[in-house]
Parts: sequence; structure tokens; C-alpha cells
Amino acid sequence: MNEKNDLRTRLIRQAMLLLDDQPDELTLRGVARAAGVSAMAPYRHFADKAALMNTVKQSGFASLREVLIEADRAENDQAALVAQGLAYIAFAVAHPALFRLMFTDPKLGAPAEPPSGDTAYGVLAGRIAKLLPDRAATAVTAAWAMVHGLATLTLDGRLPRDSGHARAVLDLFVDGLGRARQH
Amino acid sequence: MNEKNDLRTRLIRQAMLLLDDQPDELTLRGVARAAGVSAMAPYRHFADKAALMNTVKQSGFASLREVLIEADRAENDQAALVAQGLAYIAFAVAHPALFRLMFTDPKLGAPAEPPSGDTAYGVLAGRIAKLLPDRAATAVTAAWAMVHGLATLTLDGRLPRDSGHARAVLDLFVDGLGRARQH
DNA sequence: TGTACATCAGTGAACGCGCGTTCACTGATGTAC
DNA sequence: TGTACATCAGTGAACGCGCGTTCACTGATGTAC
Repeated sequence: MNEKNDLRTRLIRQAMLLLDDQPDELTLRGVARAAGVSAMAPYRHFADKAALMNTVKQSGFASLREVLIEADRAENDQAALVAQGLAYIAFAVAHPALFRLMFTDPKLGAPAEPPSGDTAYGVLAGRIAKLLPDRAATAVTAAWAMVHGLATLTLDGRLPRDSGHARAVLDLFVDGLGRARQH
Repeated sequence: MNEKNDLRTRLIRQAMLLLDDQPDELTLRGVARAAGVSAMAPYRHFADKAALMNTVKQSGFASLREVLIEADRAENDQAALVAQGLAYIAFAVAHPALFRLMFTDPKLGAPAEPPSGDTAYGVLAGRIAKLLPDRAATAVTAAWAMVHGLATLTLDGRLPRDSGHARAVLDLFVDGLGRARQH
């Protein structure tokens, strides 16, 4: 009974491992291979390749959310925000292919997630709302874009992987937000 | 003589058109097909597929640079910076597949371009250097990341394509930079 | 306790597909004498 | 002005590849009586 969805779980985990090991696109056959199972076996658990991919994506967002929640425990609002940003970037650098899969969706790009605490986005939004209650909507987008831009540019080799660089940028940004609050 | 590299030019142009027409990845055969030529013809002008892709990328960066230079003519530094940002995003939205091709390079991610005026990056860097001479390096990265994040999140369907939203974010950001300059 | 049958996870061969690239070629254009 | 030859852009058939997915199957496990 606890082995019931064993292969399903294994496939998801192997997909994650594959993404971390090699930057190539995931293939259904590859995942099956990694799980030590025939190319057809995944079809017992997923309608098609897209279904598996979507599950992997969801799993990725859940991980990201946990990472952000962890980082959010900080002394004050500003420190928490910087920590979240650094954690976001670190997540992307640690799992480049997963990160790309999560966000690059030429077709099914969903509209912005609702800013509930249940989502990775919500964790960021919650902290921003505390830091800059008025203009929160704009500031959340700004913060997300900033951090997402740093992450993707780093993944694509346009920025150094050195996190000190990112920290300086985030400090400057959060500093600006702070001043905007003062007036 | 002026027909000498005719096919080469046509291939590059057709590649651009294909990128604008459909979000799928470029194929060498597809480009040849679009140019009305056999699958093998491109090999007369490009060593392999990667060579064609790199040329297309370069061409894309040249276009982006022109767009930024155009936007940079504005009343003052802050307006010019916002205009550059909006132009950057507009370019991405107008040519999503090209933009993705330009920046997504899992393997050959070059290090950051040198900030000379010859590059798209240089156009942005030049304006930032005027606006915030001290802390220029950090501010350039911040501005680039902000704008690049807005662009990619928009392409991936995470932010509305409405440019008013981006404008509000950029205003907030540039405002913050301005305050940072005052002290 | 034993038998008959249904369910269901996984197998393995096969399909059609489009890809990048190879190979040997054709046919027009330019050059040397 | 005419002939012989080299150059070179483009052709078309063929290759091997890995892919997602189909199909009919096997064999173990659970359930009904």
C-alpha cells in the first residue's frame, strides 16, 4: 500500500536528479531509463510527457517556496528580503535546468500566481507587503523581476556566479525601497 | 558581386522571420526550407547549425542595441533610463523567440560583455554611469537585472503584457536610484 | 481452503517523425592561353 | 574569339539517431464464491 505509487514517486525524483545532472531537456525515455524501467512504464502513472513535466514543475515550486520561507526568518524586513533574494538566486544556480523548466513555458504560461502564502510568490509578496504597504503591488513585481533577472542572467553566464555581486545589487535595491518608504 | 552572399543573408533573415512566426526551436532544415533552398545549401555558408545560430544571435544583439540607442534620446537621465527599460521589454515581447535564443545558452554562456558603447549592454551602462557615477557597476547590474527580469517574466506569461505595469515598476526603481544619488 | 476470474503494473517490439549531417553529383560561371 | 579546365553554389538521396507514442502481451496480486 505504501508501495502503491512507488514508481510514480521514483519517476519524479529521477527526473529531478536528471535535471541536476545534465542541462539537456528531459526526455520521457530518459526518465524511465533512470528509474530502471521500460520506456512505456511511465504511461501507467502519467497521461503523457507533459503531465510528468507539470508534476516536476509543481514539485520545483514547492521546493522553492520552502527555501524562501527558510530564508525569510531574519532580523528585520530588509534583511529578510535580501535573504529571500539570495536564496532565490542560489536555488536557480543549484538547479539550473529545473529552474529553467519551471519558468520557461512557451505555451502554457499561466498568468501571475495569486499572492497567497501557499505559493513561492506569496512568500515574497508577504514580506514586501510588510516592508512597503503602500505601493506593495508595484514593489512586489519590482523585487521579483530584480531577483529573477539576476538569477536568469547568472544561469545564462552573463553575470558572475559570485553571490557577493548579487548581494551588493540587492542591498542597493532594498536600500532604495527603504528610502521610498521614508517618503 | 552584390549577389555574392545572397543566400547567406537570406538565411539569416528567414531565420529571424521564423523566430517571429513560431516559438519552436529553429531547425537548420526549417530555415533552408523557408529560404526555398535544399537542406544542404546552408552548409555552403555556415560550418554547421551552431554557426548560423550564433550569427542570428549577433544580429539580434545589434538590433537590440539600435533600439536602446533610439530610446536613450530623452529629456533627462531618468527619463532616458526608463525609456531604455521599456524599449528592452518591448523588444523582448516583439521577438520572444529571438530574445530567448539570444540569452538562453546553456553551454556557451559568455561572460558579461565589456561595457563599451559598441554593445547593447554598453548603451545601458553609459546612461547609468551618467545618472549614478559612484556605484555605477552595481547600479548597471541592478538595472539590467530588473529590466531583464521584467522581460523574461512577461515572455513566460508571469506578468501582464501591459506596458503600464512595467512603467510603474521602472519608475519606482529609477526613483530609488535617484534617492540613492541624493545621498 | 481452493478455484476462477478480473485487475493492473510493467514489458518489448515496432511505428513514424524530423532532425543534423554525409556523400557524390550537377550545372553554371570565371580564367588561362 | 574560342577552347579547356577549375571553381563553386546548390541538389537530392541517404545515413543514423533518439524521440513520443501505439500495440498486444505477460505475469503477479487481489477478490468472489
